[in-house]
Amino acid sequence: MGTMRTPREKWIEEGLRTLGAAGVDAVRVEVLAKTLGVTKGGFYGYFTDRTALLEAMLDTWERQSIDEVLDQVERQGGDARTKIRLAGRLTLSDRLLPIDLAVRDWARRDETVAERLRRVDNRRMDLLREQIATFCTDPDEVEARSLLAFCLSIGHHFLAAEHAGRTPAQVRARATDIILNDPHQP
Amino acid sequence: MGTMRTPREKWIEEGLRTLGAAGVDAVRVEVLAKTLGVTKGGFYGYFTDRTALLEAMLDTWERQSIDEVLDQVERQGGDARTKIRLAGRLTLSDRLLPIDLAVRDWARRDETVAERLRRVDNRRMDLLREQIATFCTDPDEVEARSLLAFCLSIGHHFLAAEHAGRTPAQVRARATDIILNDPHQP
DNA sequence: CGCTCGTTGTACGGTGCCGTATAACTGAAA
DNA sequence: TTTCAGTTATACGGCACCGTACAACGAGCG
Repeated sequence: MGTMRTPREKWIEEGLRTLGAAGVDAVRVEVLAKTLGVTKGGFYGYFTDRTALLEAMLDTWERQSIDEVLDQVERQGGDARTKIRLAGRLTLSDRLLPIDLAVRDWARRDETVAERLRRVDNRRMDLLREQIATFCTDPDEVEARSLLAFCLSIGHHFLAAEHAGRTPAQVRARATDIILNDPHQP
Repeated sequence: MGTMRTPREKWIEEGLRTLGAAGVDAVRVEVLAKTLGVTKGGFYGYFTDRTALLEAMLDTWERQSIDEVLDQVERQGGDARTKIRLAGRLTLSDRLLPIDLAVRDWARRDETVAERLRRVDNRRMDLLREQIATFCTDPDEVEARSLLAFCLSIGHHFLAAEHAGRTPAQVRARATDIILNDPHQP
């Protein structure tokens, strides 16, 4: 029996890499083949067509995005604010962040991708809500602060502006303080 | 002398439309020609190649993004919080918003685009800083709140999650209140 | 009315990618 | 070793798009 020389997962992995680096439209099977050092010969044994690869890529991305983050947050423990800060950093691991941003752009043009993204974002928001609720009782305020935390962790990657003598990390830290500290209680 | 039947601006306009709708990679001169109801015959009279069109698109986008927003904010007046809320809504006019998001994605892969985006974002952050400084004295806090305002206005378009019985607008309004109210003063 | 010059249509060669077909290879089982 | 099944290379036809060359057209001037 023949051996799997460049298995299905390799194609998905490389597909996700170039998705993150250059967007969906850059995920081309002949290009992937070249960077994998083979021809597209074997590709169509695993996938019926390019679309099937994209689906498979989204499958593994969705699983990884949810599991990796929740697992690590669970494992480390700590108080609510620590968990939130960690989750913010995790969603955005060097490997997953570019893919995350690319998927967000992709979702604007493809409803099925948008639905997957919705699932992932709902999980992340659940985590934020749960933790923020431990020190903030007003449900509306919990929701608003969760939204801010989320937008900050996503949005700061899109802001290209400078901060006059401060590092982005400094400003972000201060912004995080505003979200997590002194919630206005009735 | 022949008349300009589909002038340079038409190509740029249509280019920006499809940029917003489908991303840079979808801006193809033959496709643009078809949606304009002509062939690409005339295109190469205005632009040396596709890249020149992309440059021109960025030129007009950059100008419009800065001018349109600042003009309208200037013209309406009102207090600081009103101006900030308006600016947030403007950056995001139905026409400009999709283009803005597409440019943000594009900028991740092209440093010259990133530089243009930096100029635009700096202008917007200047506006936010200036207004927030009218009711918040600590410069670090002004910077942090400006960042939050910016991230909220950009980020909420990327959040796909739902808000359990609340509308996105409600949650966003509450989040805006947190950013703009009760700044912690020394 | 015909000329003229800028605009547009048409035609072309080149390239990159798709998906199919089929032959060549390779490791494991018989 | 031979066989066999799965994997990969090669070759193909097709399509979409690029950029070029040139012919066709048509508004305004002489």
